[in-house]
Amino acid sequence: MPATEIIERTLARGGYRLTAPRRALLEAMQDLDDHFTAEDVVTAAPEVGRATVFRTLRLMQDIGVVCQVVLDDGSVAYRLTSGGHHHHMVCSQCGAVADFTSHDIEDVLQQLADRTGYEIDAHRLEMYGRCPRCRALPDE
Amino acid sequence: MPATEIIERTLARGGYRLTAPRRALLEAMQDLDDHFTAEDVVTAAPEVGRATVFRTLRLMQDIGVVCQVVLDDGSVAYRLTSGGHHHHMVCSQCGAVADFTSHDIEDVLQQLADRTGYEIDAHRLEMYGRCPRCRALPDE
DNA sequence: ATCCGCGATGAGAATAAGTCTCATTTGCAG
DNA sequence: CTGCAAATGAGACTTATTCTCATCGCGGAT
Repeated sequence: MPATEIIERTLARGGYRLTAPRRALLEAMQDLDDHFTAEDVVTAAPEVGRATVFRTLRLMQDIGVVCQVVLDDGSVAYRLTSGGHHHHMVCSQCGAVADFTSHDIEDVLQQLADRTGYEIDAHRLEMYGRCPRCRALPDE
Repeated sequence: MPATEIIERTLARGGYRLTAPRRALLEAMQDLDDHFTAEDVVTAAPEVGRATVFRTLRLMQDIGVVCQVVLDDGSVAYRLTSGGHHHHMVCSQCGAVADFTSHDIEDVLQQLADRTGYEIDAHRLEMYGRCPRCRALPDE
């Protein structure tokens, strides 16, 4: 599944132009780590202007192609996302980010909303810890 | 319960000095909104140096007197906190932040950890929506 | 295929946000 | 009281992000 193609289609469907810089940035992001900062993208795509990187990052968030990951120190990174609502597991050892979803969590949050009288329309959940791979590694 | 006093005691217990700037910053934070940015504190306590504000903000996070709130646009604000682990409800209309805890959530997350093989040692959950107060208000 | 309008872009300046240095001050243990 | 390591402040510095505006080029209309 050529992710780029899917994304390009999403762009087009949103009524956004499919420009060379946007294509270049998409490609750059796919070559980057599983999460990256705005600066990483600026560096990885030197032919694209600084302002355009920030503009494009925001645009891609709006159309749901890129999402934010809040790291455990409170800094925010970006990440290509295949789509819908999800949460993140961030490995505190190797730094890898994994997506996950859970009906149970959504259910509990819904109950919480009902109970407290809030009308929740979005939420954000990040978990920090060691991934199975790192746990299996010989201790430091 | 004079929060300031409690906090000062916490500071002392941690082996940190109770200096005039720290006292001033605590007071400033209490006068601020229910959440505030570093810059807000800098402005609210002009007699305290910029660097000290950032240093103190970090210190207070370390000793658990201040916590971070991730707003829905991904920016991070700070907030005085009475203590332990909790999550946030952020009203998208009035901006107010409320703390909450839920055993159910912790349970579900623990199950998730067990199931996925992750060793979770921290997490962060923020919910965004309208608070009961704002919902009761006449529609715009 | 060609044209044209407006959305998109780039360069670089401007602003915002956070960190660092280091000489000086000051809690507070003894 | 005294000594000293922790804490501070001023302000330069670095890093992050936004803004401006002249120019460009995508893609719908023809």
